[in-house]
Amino acid sequence: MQISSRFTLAIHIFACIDTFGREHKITSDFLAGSTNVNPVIIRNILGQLKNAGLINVARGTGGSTVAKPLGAISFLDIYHAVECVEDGKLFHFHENPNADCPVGRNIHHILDSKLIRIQHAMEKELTAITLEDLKKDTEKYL
Amino acid sequence: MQISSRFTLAIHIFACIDTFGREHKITSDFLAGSTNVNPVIIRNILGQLKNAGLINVARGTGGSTVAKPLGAISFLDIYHAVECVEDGKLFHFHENPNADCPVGRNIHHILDSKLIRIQHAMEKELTAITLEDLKKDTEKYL
DNA sequence: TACGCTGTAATGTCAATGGTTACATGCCGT
DNA sequence: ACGGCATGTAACCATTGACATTACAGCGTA
Repeated sequence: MQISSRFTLAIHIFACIDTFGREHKITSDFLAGSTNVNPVIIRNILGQLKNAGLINVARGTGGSTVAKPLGAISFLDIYHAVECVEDGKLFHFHENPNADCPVGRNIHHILDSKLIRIQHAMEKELTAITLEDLKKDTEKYL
Repeated sequence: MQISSRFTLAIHIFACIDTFGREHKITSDFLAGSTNVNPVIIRNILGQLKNAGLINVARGTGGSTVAKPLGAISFLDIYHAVECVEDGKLFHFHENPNADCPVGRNIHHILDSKLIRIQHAMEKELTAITLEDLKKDTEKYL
């Protein structure tokens, strides 16, 4: 399975806020236009980003703004805000390995630390990239 | 979304082959017993591992064996064998960003290299762990 | 108060996972 | 060469998550 497009959508949203936020009001319809995704999907993602404290969304008047300095928001923050996996675990384990089998009884002891190592490697790289980096590259291509 | 349990199942399978292969014949039913997963699911995974050249499966007589030295099989090999994602991409991108929008038109230029960087970090760690490591830790817990 | 936008519920479609039954095919021992 | 055991698949089902879509209540400002 792949990581859901909500993650790339969220980043797209930040790129839009940063690029157009000064001229346009960033509404869910505006973002739906840029991403070519349904406005309700956008609103749900905006809600997740808001709950994570990454953006402010104005009720009534409308429009979204970034809640922190760009350098203080990493891709991992966005990933966690948007990817709702139980326990934040990247790997899905088969549920009931047989406790009567020596391997089944110990498979978690054997594997868990290795899986966490892999997940950490990915999260470390997610942490290393911030919206500040995104902004620089966005300006480069515009 | 999480990475499917086929990955942890595949590793469980290798642990069983390695641990019991000398005494028992490793059939799909045997593995179904240890993993507590349906035999047909196991057979499908065995088929994927076989197609990747990682194991041999004996038709008729039954039983599975490892096809290479343990040190020559990495977690990444298993991951690729078992996780059938198009292009092997970890991140799912929203399909049709609006080409009329400066951000929508360039979002791939901006993001793709970053996403690949993250994926590579994970794959590097997957490569670093081999079945030889698995064997050592399995013996430690048995 | 009217308008524009957000928040959210309800519903639908689609794809992937995992389970289950069934059966043809292939190998071996007797 | 036949019977038995195991694999390889097909077919079908239930469940889940993603994403789309419609609808509408709630909020804030002009």
